[in-house]
This record gives sequence, C-alpha cells and structure tokens, in this order.
Amino acid sequence: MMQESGTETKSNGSAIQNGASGGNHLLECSLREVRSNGETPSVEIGAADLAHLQQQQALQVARQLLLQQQQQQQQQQQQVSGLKSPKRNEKQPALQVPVSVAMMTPQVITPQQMQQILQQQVLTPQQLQVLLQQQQALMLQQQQLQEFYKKQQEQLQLQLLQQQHAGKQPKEPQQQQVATQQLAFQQQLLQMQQLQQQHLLSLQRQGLLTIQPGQPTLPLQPLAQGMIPTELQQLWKEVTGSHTAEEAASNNHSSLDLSTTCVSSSAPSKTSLIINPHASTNGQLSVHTPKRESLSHEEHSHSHPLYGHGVCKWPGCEAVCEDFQSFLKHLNSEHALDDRSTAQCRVQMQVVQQLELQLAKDKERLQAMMTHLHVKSTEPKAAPQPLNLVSSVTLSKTASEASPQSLPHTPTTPTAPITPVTQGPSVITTTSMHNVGPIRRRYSDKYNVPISSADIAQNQEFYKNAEVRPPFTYASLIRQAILESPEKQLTLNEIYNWFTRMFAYFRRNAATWKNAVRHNLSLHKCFVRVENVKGAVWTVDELEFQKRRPQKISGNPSLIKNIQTSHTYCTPLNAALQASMAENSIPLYTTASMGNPTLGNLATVMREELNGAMEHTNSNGSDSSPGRSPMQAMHPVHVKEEPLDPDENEGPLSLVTTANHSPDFDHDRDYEDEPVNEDIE
DNA sequence: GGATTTATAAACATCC
DNA sequence: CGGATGTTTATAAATC
Repeated sequence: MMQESGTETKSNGSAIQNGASGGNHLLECSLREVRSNGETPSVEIGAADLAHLQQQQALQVARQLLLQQQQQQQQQQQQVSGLKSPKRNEKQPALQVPVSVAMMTPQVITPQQMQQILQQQVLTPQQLQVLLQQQQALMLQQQQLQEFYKKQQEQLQLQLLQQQHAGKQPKEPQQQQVATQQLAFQQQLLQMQQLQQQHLLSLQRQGLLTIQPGQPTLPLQPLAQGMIPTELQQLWKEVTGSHTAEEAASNNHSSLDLSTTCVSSSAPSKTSLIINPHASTNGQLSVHTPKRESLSHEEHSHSHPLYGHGVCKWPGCEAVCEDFQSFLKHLNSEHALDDRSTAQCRVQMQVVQQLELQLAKDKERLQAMMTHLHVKSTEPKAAPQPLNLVSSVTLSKTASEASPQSLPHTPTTPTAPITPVTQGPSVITTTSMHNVGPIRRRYSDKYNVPISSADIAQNQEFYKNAEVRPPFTYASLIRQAILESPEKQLTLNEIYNWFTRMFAYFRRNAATWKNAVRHNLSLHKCFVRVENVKGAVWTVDELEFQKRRPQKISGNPSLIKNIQTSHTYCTPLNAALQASMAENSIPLYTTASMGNPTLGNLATVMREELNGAMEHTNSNGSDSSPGRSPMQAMHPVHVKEEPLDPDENEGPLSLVTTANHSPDFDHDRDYEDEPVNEDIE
C-alpha cells in the first residue's frame, strides 16, 4: 500500500561507514578450525599422541560397530534381493565409504513388499508396525554414527596436522581436549548400548518381545552391537512364530519377488509410508538400486558379518556352523529369499534406523559436551551460561520438530527427484523427504530466543552435511551469520553464502530460501541495512532482536502457565520416565508412545527435558552440569515440550542475558531513529 | 476463534 | 534488458 515510502522507515538512517568488509573471508574456514586453532597454537607431541591413540581406539571400536551392523544389514539385503540379480560392483573398501551402502539399503525393499510381508506374517500389523517404526529410527541412528565416525576421523587428521605444524611446544589444553573428546566419544558409545538395551526392555514391556530365560541372548559385545541381534532374535521368534521357529526355512521358493515388485499394490498403507517414505514418494527409486550388492561371499569369506565364532549371526538364528562353507550352505538354505527373511531384513533395517536416530541425538550431546568443555577451558569469562541455557531450551524444543518432516507425515512429493548428490553422507533416507519445496514448517521457536553461536556451532557439522532442515528461523540464522562475521556485518550475498556453507539443506531450492532471507531482512527491524562504500551490508540490531517477542516470555504469568500445562501434558510419561531414569537414565517407549514412529525420540526428549529440569533445580550455577545438552537435532516428535526448567520462571533471564552477547550493538540504536518502538513492540 | 509468528510466494521497485 | 537486491503484500500453517 505504501510501496514508495516504505523504505525510509527502515533503511540507512545513518550509514556506518566502515568501508572494508574484507574480513569476511575468515568465514571460509570452518568453525571447527577456528575453534580448535584459535587459542591453541601448539601441541605437545607425546601427550597428544597418547590421546590421539586413545581416540583412535575409540574410533576403531566405532568403526567395527558400524561395519558389523552395516554388513549384517547388507548381507541380509543380499539374501533378500541380491540372490536374484547377483550383479555386483564391488564398490569401495567398506571402510572408506560405509555410508553409501547404508544409504541405499533402505530403498531395497519397497513398501509394497513390506506390505505383503505384513500380510503374511504372524504378528499383528500393529505389532509389526510398531517394531518397524522403532527400527527405522535405529537405522537412522546408524547413519549418524557413521557420519560421526567420519567426522572423528577428520578431526583426528586435523589434530595430527596441528601437531605436525605446531609441533614442539608443550600444549596442555589441546591434549586435554583430545582426551576429552575421546572420553566423550566412548561415553557416547556406551550410552548407545544402554539405549539399545532400553529399547529391548521396552519391547519386552510391550509384550512384543518375550525373552525366555533359557534362551541365550547373544553375548553383549562391548559396544552397542550385541544388542541388536539379541533384540532381533526375539523379534524373529515372534515374526516367525508360526513357522515353527527356526526350521521353516526350507521354503526356499520365495513367494516374494522383491526385485520386481514395485508399483503393483502401491496403496500406500500407513506402514509403507512410515517404513520407507522415500520409496513411497518415489517408487522407482526403491526398485532400481542394483548397486547395493557389493558383498560377495569371497570378499567376506574371512569375516562374514553373518558368521562369527562358528555361529550364524543371522538375527535370531544362531545355528552352529563348523566352517565357513557349511555356514554358506546354511545361509543359502535357511535364510533364502522368502517372506521370513524379508521381514527379518526389514526389521533389521528398522533397528539400524532407530539406532541412527538415537545416535544423532547422542552425537549432538557429545558435541555439546565437547564444546562446553572447550569453551570453558579457553574462555572462562564469557559467561556463556545463561546464553546457552536459553538457547538450548529453544533448540531442543525446536529441534524436536525438525525431523518430524522426515518421518511420518508430509506426504509431499519431491519437487525434483532426489539428486543422489548428497555428498554429505548418509542422509538420503532421512532427508529425502524434506527436499520438498513448500513445506511450511513452523519452528516453534516460540521463545524465539536467538540462537547463540554455540548452538549453531555445536550442530553445524551435522547440518553441514545432512540435508536436514535446521530448526531455526530464518531470522535466527541470518543473525547468526552476521554475528559470526568479523565485522558483524554481511552483504546479502555473504549471507547467502553462509547459508549454503553451513547448511546442506540450503544448497537446494535457492530461489525459495533466498527470497525468504531477503524477506526476513526487510521485514524484521532487527536487521539493519547499512550503506557501505562498496554497497550495503546488513547488521543486527540486537536489542530489536530481543524485543521481537517480548511479553510472551519475560517471566510473565503466561509463561508459567504454559510450563505448568506442559507439565501436565507430560505427566503420564513422567512416572515411567523417572522410574527408568532411576535405573538407567534412559526412558522408554511407553505404551502411549508406541504407536508413534518417533517414540524413541520422544522418550529422549522427555528425558532431556527432565534431566534439564532436575539439573537446574539441583545445581544452580555449578559449572558441573554440562549435561544440559543444547540440542538434539533429530527429534522427530511433535511434542509440546515446554521447557521444564524451573529457571524459566525467572523469566527475564532468558531474554536479557543474550543481550550481552555483542555489546557492539549498543550504538546501533543510533540509526534506529525510526518511529519504531510503538507499533508492534 | 482471534492474534501472532513464521514460511513461502510473488509482485514490484531500484540499482548496476 | 537482466540480474541482484530490497520492499511489500498475500496466504498458509503453527502456535499461543
């Protein structure tokens, strides 16, 4: 309506003439480099090497875990479909690119196939569905683990480089950090194992699983690995219950032609959608993926993932095979392509997915831990406490919505067939759904507290590679981009670049999000355009940014009310949560959440929230609580999780504290001569 | 159900 | 003219 005159209100009230915005190239180096290099110029080789060794050990373990799971899964795939079309292209040494294999496997079995399986199996569809849903999340988790492993390797190399360069001088913090990371990593792995145990437990609780006492569960290996077969073992017992357990395998005559079934009965049942959303949106992809059969028996004759210690490791089998030959025979006879194997394979896939989901979250936590420790050791005065606290609330809340799009709903269709580019590992299955154009997802950052540098930094590695939509608003991201810049100002194009650099998600649909960026820049008063010598740059008016959603929070009654209501909302789960937390600190899938494909994460979310709340009640100000893990990137659940932090009641804290973030902006109000303050704020 | 916030789309203006 | 950059409006969705 007032097109012409609108400009004056906002733009260039006064130009801060800092002509050279040249420092922006610093942005080009990854934050990780910045962080690790920044104040640690040198390394003591001996000690660092030690830590480095330890870290490598941890990596080794993780790698084995990955390989085993992946190979197991892959092998099953081969059983299911590979037998029919035994063309293989031995791709990569599994170590190098383990991810790609895992990426493809979920597409091997189409939802339709699964549907058939479901119809023929013994378990009720509901039961199976629940199981599958859980396992899907596990698969995601595995992917994340792989990703994480790669990152660890990168970090390792980086550190090695640093050591070589900076070489001589003794360097305490660095070594400390390495050791810390390694420790944290190991803890993460341990935690994964616990989680898996919990998963099993929960299955038992659901009655979906019955562990007979006499039944040998696979010896739990030091890491999470052992859990899955155990769990599956039980699953198989259920799945194959009517087939007289182990012996039904004689029906080699597969009734399912997995390699050809595709579109026939594509009525996308709920399960099919959930199981393989990618395939359900684009059926072809699920069919033509012949490359997966990279495993030849010869290749893995020595260490067949399904064979170990003279026992068939097919989930739920445990048949004794003296030598590898007999194992192969057993494999071909007992685990041929049939309904049962297919179902088992599918379940295994789901298990892995679930693991991967969990991993993603734990990875975030780990990063948060590392970041926290690092920041503290190097920057003791910055008082990041309140800042992190606030933003973590925001993030964990918003994050919980980031991935629902990746899971159940949003039956949207990809605007373009997913380009298999995805150089970032392992994301295809998770992300293939958000490549969708116009998903309007509201990232309920209702508190809309600005994300802190730490928040993004902690997860940036994830978002850099995973095409997961970041759970931040455009405004928050823009602000973050600008604040990260040395001059605290960026041109539009530089903002674009930041987006694409930091988030894989923004490497596509450029027109859309760029428009959104511009829109946000113009719309929000907190973004101030400053005329520059060489053009215009955008800066952030921090105060305006804080003012954006003022009365909502700032300790007013409504907030408290919200918290309380959310408490009651969660109440049904609280009992179970606390009970389980007492033992293992990990919540489970309660009956209420069983139907939800994302229950695992729900549980975790809840635990996080609860932990956070409890922590804060217990420890005020003690720095010994890094556990307030800022963000779980992949909470697919749509929970109305309000921050249970009692601290929130003290309201203003959350808003005000961030203001100290950049004192530079105090003078920004200079050119805030517009008649702003009265209209909305 | 209305208000608010955010995302998306699009029209339009301006500048280079 | 065309693209980049801004501004504005409209609409939908989510949330409060």
